[in-house]
Amino acid sequence: MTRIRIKDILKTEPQGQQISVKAWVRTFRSNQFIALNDGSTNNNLQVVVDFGNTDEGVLKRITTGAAISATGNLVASLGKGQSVELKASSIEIIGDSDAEKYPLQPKKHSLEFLREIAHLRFRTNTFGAVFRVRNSLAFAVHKFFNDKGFLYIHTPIITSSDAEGAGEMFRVTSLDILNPPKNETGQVDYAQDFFGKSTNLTVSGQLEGELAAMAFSDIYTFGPTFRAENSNTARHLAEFWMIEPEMAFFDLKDNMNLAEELLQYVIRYALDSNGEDIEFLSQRLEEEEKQKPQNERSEMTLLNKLKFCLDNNFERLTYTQAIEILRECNHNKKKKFQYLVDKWGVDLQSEHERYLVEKHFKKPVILTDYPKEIKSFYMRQNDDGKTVAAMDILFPGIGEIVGGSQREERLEKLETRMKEIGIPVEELSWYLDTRRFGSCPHAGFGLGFERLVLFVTGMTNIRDVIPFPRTPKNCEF
RNA sequence: UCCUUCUUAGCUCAGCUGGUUAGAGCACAUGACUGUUAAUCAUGGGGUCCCUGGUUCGAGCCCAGGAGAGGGAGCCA
Repeated sequence: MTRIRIKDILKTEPQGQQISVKAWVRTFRSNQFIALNDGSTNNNLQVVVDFGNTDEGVLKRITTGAAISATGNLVASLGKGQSVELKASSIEIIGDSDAEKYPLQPKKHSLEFLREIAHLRFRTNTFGAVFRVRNSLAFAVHKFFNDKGFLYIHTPIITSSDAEGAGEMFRVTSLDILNPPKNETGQVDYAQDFFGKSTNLTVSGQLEGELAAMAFSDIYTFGPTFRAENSNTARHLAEFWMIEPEMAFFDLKDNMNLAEELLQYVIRYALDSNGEDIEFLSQRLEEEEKQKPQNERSEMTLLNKLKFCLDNNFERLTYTQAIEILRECNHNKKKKFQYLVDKWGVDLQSEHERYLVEKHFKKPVILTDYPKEIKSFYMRQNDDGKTVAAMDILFPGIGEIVGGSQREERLEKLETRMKEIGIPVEELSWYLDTRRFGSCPHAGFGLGFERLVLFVTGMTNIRDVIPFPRTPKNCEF
């Protein structure tokens, strides 16, 4: 008999039809009721043991975590917790699970503990919900861009460019690190390395993405990126997934519009297709918040927060306006910021971003037109000579979720800026070719996928929204 | 990398001013249970008190060094 997924079984009208299910045991109560889960939904299927047809030996092997197969009739449940249940005529143990050794117990576990057994945490309610939502969001990203006619471009994972400037890189080499070949000056001779030169893992696909946009007009990348920064926070990973669209003939405003539309689209998609999972996560969060003192609790539930994002436009303002607001706010005047906001040109600290998003506007904020000194070389210089056409989208509880800009398309301005900051122009000659041949205004942004998943699931540590997190001093599994 | 808190049973934690045999709840095992909802009841087993060194008659507790984790900051997505 064909296996039916539990998600589909639970939607079926129970008429005593015979069905077969294969899944894992979550709990076994009263020596009679098995809560079965196959990962297709957060809800379990209740299987009722028929004592006449089940021998004692099999009953003993129905333990938490065991894989079993059950066949029987689907009927309306006599109990209160569920609408349907499977009256099992036969139960078969597919894979035993020694309850004494199985780390997942039918009880609440801390997220920190589950992180240590990341290979098993998929089997919990919380992580089941998180990774189903993650899947929906990933699919929604592709659907959004595909529906708009964007081309999905695969940019390289290994790169020879070390001029992207987005952070420390992981070196890729096949040389013997204990005894590397040296050149005349005593340096490691990368000419003898696999690629004949020094290579690294990519920190961003943007520059390659721009090349493609200069032919296909609208493209996006969605792939892993790597940063060897020694960042120990709940918002950083050494290996994370990034979405980087790049659009020819777009200016900064078009760029912002697209980013906002994308974010709202994927949040709506997740709510529509994984409403139950998000509902579960929302309730989980509410329970957790009850442990906190009143003033630390969030004003909105996760569900309301997500709906609020869909119903309200993101607040847009320039860096200069933000500095004004911060300088004039009572918080600053009462010297409650650790870093006081005094003059134009300083980089915003995360306490300032949080104030703007969580206290002042109470909604997502798009900040634009930053001072050129604190932004990257490729951002388009504004006419004021001081700022660049950059935009950051700040989300409550997350901080920067999107960073983007209109790109500098004028060859001379770009080259001058690169020389000012000390970026080797010759090494990026291939990049500058886009400005030499048929250059045009274009724009793009990077969206940190895990930060998006954080926001939509309401989780607070980024290590809990990627299956196997890579962080400093941690590369398990 | 900096600041800060923590590390005791499988998990979550308690452990007084340094003092005898280190505790609880849950989990697990055994038994009971034919309508349970993280079932319930009874009984039972379970410890490298993170590691190394020191102080002391005596260290889970004090001191030094190290490792790991949480929270905050910087860097960023």
